[in-house]
Amino acid sequence: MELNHKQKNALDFIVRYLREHDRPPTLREVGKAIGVSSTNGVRYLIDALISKGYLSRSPSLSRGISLTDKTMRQHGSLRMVPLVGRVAAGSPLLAEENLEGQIAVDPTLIGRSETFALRVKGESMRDAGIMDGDILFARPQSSAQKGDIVIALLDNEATVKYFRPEGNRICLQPANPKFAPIFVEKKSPDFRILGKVIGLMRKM
Amino acid sequence: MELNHKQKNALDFIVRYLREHDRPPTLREVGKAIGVSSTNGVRYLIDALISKGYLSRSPSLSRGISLTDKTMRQHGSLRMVPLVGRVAAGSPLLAEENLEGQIAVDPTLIGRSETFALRVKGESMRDAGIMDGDILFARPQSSAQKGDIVIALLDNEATVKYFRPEGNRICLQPANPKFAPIFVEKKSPDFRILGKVIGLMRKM
DNA sequence: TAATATAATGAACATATGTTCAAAAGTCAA
DNA sequence: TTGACTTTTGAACATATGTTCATTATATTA
Repeated sequence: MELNHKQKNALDFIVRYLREHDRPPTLREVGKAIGVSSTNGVRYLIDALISKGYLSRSPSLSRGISLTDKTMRQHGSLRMVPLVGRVAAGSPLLAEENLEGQIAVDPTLIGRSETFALRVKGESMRDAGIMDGDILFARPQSSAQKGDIVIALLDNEATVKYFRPEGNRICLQPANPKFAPIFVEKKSPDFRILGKVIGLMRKM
Repeated sequence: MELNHKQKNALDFIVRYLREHDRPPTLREVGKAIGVSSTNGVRYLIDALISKGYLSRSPSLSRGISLTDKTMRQHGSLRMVPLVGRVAAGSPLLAEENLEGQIAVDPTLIGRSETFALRVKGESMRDAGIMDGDILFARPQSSAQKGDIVIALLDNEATVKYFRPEGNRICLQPANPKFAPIFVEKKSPDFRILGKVIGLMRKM
């Protein structure tokens, strides 16, 4: 009942393909992945996996392979009970400007406070581990402490920077030597702090 | 941008079919389910759903329909992901002794695929925007593609690195010039790939 | 009403994909 | 080595499935 190397390989590929595509592979795709040139070779292999209880098949159906309970258990189907509850509605201000949808987040990430999310554009905070395309979570507030990473509205553009007050002006400092700091008057009407960054999420 | 009754019907069916079969339906199956007799009628309908951002398609591919993030968000709920702590030697990755807790995650971030989470230790992937203390989400798999960021078990220690196979050894490459790459024999018993990194979360 | 856009049909087509078969190649025990 | 068994190949085949097109029906609007 043991699987040999090639069978294990094939099963691995099928499981992985399913996860990545939400769709089973074809015989030819399996063959290509594990180095078997004829569809019949693959068929043979898969028949073995079926008879050993790792797979099942709907005959004549395209992409008809499916995983058995046994396989799902071994590869640990961890789909758990969904947690019901709403998390962190965006602030109305940003909801209007930048509405991309709602994102659910674990409360351990952002606590109980009101929160909004923003997608990062550009590389200016790279050295703080904030990359282009990342999603930031921020707590809305109109002031900040020295050293906070803030989301600021500057000339109708949201920007993410370190917050460094200096006398009666403010230095918005990037975390990337290729970018220059921005200085604004504290009382400038074109400048406003929207919130303080408290978390980050990235899809890779 | 609203969906009419028939479109909503079709979308519902596709989501349901996917959930029940782990495989997208064919055009003919959709047509039969919603009462459209020609495949082209279904195609028309699905094109509408695609242009409205609910579905996507891999052209010419059998069962090539897939759900967009938007649709997953609407139809999916929060998912719980196990947080893996220290991985004990020999024990399966997701054995209870290895688990530190559960994290709720938006399906947008990790899709429907099986996922585990791991807390990052150290600075070795700094230049990839992966910082000390970050939580990584990974898809469990025992092999990987060149260039993937993987979580690997090396001498009973979980480590995060770029995966670069070179002949019969593997280079585990940090994203930080201060760290040296690690080389391991492909068949080394002390080495094992645990999964591929697909997302990241940071609390600040 | 006419005109225009939207939906759906039916049939033909192209190709993606599973199935089958005979033969070759490899494996393993007697 | 022989012989039985397993595994793979290659090619032909059948069918499942996406694509295209001309046409008709249905709604919407000027």
